[in-house]
This record gives sequence, structure tokens and C-alpha cells, in this order.
Amino acid sequence: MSKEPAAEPRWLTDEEQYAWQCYLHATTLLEDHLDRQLQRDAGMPHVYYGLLVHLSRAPRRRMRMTELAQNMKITRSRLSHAIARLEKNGWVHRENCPSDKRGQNAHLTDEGMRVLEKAAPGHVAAVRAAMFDRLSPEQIRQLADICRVMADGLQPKGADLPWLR
Amino acid sequence: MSKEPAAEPRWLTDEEQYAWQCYLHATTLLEDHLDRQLQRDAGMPHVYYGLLVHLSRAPRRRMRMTELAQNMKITRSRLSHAIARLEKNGWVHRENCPSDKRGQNAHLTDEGMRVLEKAAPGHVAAVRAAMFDRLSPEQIRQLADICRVMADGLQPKGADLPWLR
DNA sequence: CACCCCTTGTTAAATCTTCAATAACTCATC
DNA sequence: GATGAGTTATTGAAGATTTAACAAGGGGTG
Repeated sequence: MSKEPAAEPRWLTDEEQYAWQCYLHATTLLEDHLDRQLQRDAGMPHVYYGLLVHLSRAPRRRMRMTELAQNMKITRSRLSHAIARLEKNGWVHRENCPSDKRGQNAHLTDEGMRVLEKAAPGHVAAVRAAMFDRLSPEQIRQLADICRVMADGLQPKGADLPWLR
Repeated sequence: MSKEPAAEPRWLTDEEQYAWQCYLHATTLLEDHLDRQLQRDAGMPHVYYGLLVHLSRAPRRRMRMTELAQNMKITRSRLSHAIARLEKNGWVHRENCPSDKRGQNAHLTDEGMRVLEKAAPGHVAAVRAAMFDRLSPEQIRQLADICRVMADGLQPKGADLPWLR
């Protein structure tokens, strides 16, 4: 039954193309900018910094690997590599999960906490300078709405389905 | 004069933190999604596809390396590696620039054009499904405005200043 | 218990990106 | 036309990410 290869793809309108170009430029430039800012000031890329932030907010600064990966929207594999690197730096420590012998908890060490606290002000300043100090309060709300819609559409539907491939 | 280390960093408000989280989730998920879609359907990551698109729109399908890098907001180094890979695939061809012996032109080959044309419909569909079919026309305008402001703030001020580090 | 399927987390290899260094060339000035 | 400063593009090495495959444990069913 009807399996034609989409006779006429609906191309983007001029407005959509423009928006798409702006989006790609903004996201690329911002990610690059923050990666460099953090690499310079804290010796790690942006995603790694995000991992420390998440851990610092978790109860007892601990989180299961899978949960952390889900919160950060990255694969478990990527997380494994990242935590391995952060552990080598002494900023995170792995420990076995008591309730599940397969599991691992990532634990933000005191030294990791110090690194985070030292890097945070500069990073917030960079994020502000790039985004929040340039947008109106209304635009910030609009951006949140827009991004929430997009993220919802890209998340696995069932909360427990094979997540991220 | 006044060189204190920013006495009190202005942290993000709750609204700003929420918007930032949404932004990070949406951009991460979308980029991952498109990377996988294109890797699967066209055998290349999203940025490489973008390179082919840009070349296909250039006069005579040719562009100077630096100009292409600037348009794509990536470093020349990254572009060199990427073009080397695309050239190995036979999708792009390098040629010397007639007017500047230092220069190189990247040229989209016929085969590259075919690959692009074959990949385009699926890619547009993915972008639509993730973004444009989920947002209202007004939201699309808002997004473009927001991203333009951010991109402007992250661009080098002088058009000819050492660009992107 | 035995069986099977699912989840958790890691790993190796291939690929991609970043960073710093470099060769080759242009252009302005002397 | 020589000198020197800046531009163009590339390279190798180190670091990061993806992919597929895997070991090991959980948890339900007979």
C-alpha cells in the first residue's frame, strides 16, 4: 500500500530557510564559543562542565550513569568516556551501586566541586553575554517555549523506550 | 583600575535557567538526530552535508576555502579535514585558485551533486518534523530573531578581524 | 532452578574536531 | 626588489564522539 517515495518533498519556504540558517549559525557559534571559554578557563569542554553541574545538584552529588546520560541527552557510551576522563582528572569518582550490581554511581569529588565553583562565574558570564543579556524577557520565554516543543518532539515517546537510539 | 574579579556573579534567574536547560536539550537532541539521520541516509554527518549544500548554491559550485569556512562558522582547519574526507569520497574536488596562488577552491563534483540531491528530501523532512512542522509561523519568526541577535553577538566585530580565534 | 529477554555500563575501532605549528604566498613599505 | 607583517590553507597529534559488539546482572515465567 501507498509506498511512494514522497512525490514532492515540501521544501523550506524562504522564511523557514532564513530561520534555519540563523539557527545553525547561532547554535554553532555559541557552542564553539562556550567550548573554548571552558577549555581555556576550566580545562574541559562544555558538555563535561554540564556533567559536573548535574552531579553537583544531585543528592549526595551522586547519580547513576544512565540517569545522568538521560538528563544530559547523551549516549551512555559518550558518558562512559567522559566520566573516565573526569575521573582521571580526579573530579569525579566511580563507585558501585549498592542496589544493582550492574550499576555505577558517578560521584562529584571535593576537588571536582572546587573546579566547578571556580569555573562557574566565568561561564555564567559567558552565557549571559551571549544570550540572556541580549534577549528581552519575552524573547527568553519565547525561546524556552520553542525549545521545549522541539525537545519534546525529539524525545522518545515512551519514557522507557530505547532512548537515544 | 577596577580589576576586581566580579564581586557577585549575576547568576541565572529561574526563568533563565529553565530556558537554558530547554535550549541545551533541544539543540543537543536535534543535532544528534540530524547527524544520525544523515549518517544513515547519506553517509556523512550534518556539517558535511551543510558543506555540500553551500557549495551547490555557489556560482559554478565553487567556493574559496576561507569563505566556505566563514559561511559555515567553522575553523579553516576543520574545513580542511572535512574537505579532505569529502574529496576522498569523490564528492568534492580541490583546485587551485587562479587569482591567488595560496588559495584553493572547493568544487562540488557531479557525483557530489547527485548524493546531495538524493539526500535532500529526507533531510528536509527530518528538519520539518523536528522543527518547522511543530512551530507556528510566529514562533519561526521569533526563533529567527532570537538566533540572529545571538549570532550577531558572537561574530567577530570587524568583518576582517581574526575570525573564530 | 532454568530459561530467556531486557537493562546497565564498558570497550575497541573508526571517525571527527581541536590546537599548535608550518609552508607558501600577498601586500605594503622601504 | 628586499624586508617583514599578515593571510591562506594544510598537517600531525591529542582529545572527543560514534558505532557496534560485548560482558554481566536483573527479573519474569515455566
